[in-house]
Amino acid sequence: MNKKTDKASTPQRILDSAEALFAESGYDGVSLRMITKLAGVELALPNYHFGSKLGLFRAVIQRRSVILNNERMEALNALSDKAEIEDLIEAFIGPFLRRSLFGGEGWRDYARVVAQIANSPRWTSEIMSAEFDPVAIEFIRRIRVRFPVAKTEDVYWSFHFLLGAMTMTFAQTGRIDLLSGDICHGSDLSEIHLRMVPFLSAGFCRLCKGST
Amino acid sequence: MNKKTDKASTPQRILDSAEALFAESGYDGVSLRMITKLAGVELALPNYHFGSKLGLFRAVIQRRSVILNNERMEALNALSDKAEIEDLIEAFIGPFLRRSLFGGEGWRDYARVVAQIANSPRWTSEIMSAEFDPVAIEFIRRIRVRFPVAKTEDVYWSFHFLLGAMTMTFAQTGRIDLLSGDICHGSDLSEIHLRMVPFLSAGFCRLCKGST
DNA sequence: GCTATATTTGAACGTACGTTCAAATATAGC
DNA sequence: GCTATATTTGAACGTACGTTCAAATATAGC
Repeated sequence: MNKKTDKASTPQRILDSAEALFAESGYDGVSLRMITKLAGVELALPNYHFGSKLGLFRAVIQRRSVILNNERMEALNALSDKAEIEDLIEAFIGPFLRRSLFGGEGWRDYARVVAQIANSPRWTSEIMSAEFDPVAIEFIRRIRVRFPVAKTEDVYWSFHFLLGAMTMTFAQTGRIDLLSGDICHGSDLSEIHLRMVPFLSAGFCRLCKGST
Repeated sequence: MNKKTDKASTPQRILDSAEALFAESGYDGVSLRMITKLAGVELALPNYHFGSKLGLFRAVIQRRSVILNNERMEALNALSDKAEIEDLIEAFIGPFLRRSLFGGEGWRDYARVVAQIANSPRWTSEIMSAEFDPVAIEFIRRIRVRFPVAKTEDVYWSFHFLLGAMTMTFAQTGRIDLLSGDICHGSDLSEIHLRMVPFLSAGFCRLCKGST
């Protein structure tokens, strides 16, 4: 299909443009006219290839969530039952963070889209739960193996706080840059990764080790 | 002006309706027609009282941010320089969390609006930084007093993770309810409060105590 | 190379959007 | 109670939206 390798296929071009624009302005802040203009294709083509604007949005999410969830599940499965909490957290957040850092603009924009829908009630069950709950459930199961005496609620709430820290990182709003006077950079995910795993591990230990 | 106490003034009614709808669908997902219909006022009135749709949005944010920031700043100022990290975090997140829990629908919806704009690059400097950075700066200053040997970057990144956990809590998407099979409830902020302060305190201690 | 199918084109569909406006009405100050 | 101002009404403005469609073109299978 891609005989001419200098140009991606129409569906790919549409997905790429939609991803970039959704990352900046959200689902309702972007029109099909903006997307097709950026992609350099006719207005009717998103509806032809994806059925509707909503279908395009779902396709943008699913294109990378499939890849991502495989990586994250493998990372979790690669760990023994005696793995430390740091390793578990690393397996859960690492693949996503690395993709955002080294995966190019597409992956970075994808993470920003996910951050926005993760905080919007509108997409919770339809997209967030549908796409990302399977890995979350496995992660929580492994946490409970690691902390057998932890109360169920403490595990879920710890996971909730982890999710928040992760989401804020993906959002890449530049607020931390502004606030710190450019001492910290939201785009420097290696700096983040270095600190996120210890920070969250300490939180999990405090809440789930059973010393409550 | 409010001679008839059974009904709020037109600007108030518009702000209330806008707040509720923005919480559900975001700025671009809500039209002035939806807002005025819910408020029971004419279409032209938001523009008369607030200049434009954007002016209305800013008014929605500022109405409660002023109240909130006073409470949070007072809570921080009430603490001595020897206050524990738990007290500092409590002062920063407590007022907001309590308003969301006991402040009625308006405050709950407000927190959901803030959660959405906190993860959108579009509103970062214009709204988030402008409204909420002063308190953040004071909080960070107090953290550095408490942890004098902490590296500057570690303090900012810890704050960033705190912000993420707080934001995800405000968002009230219901994902944790779904994921936990209704064991945890995102609307039960007393359950959250009980766990959020210890979780985040442990994170700050791990990162900022200087044992790096 | 013919033929059935997939894709692209360009234009139009009806609807909803934020904003503006003059006229009507309500309010406040004296 | 009159008068200046503030607010509300109801309609219309021009523009952009997602979607649909028939016709044109490109592609794939034989």
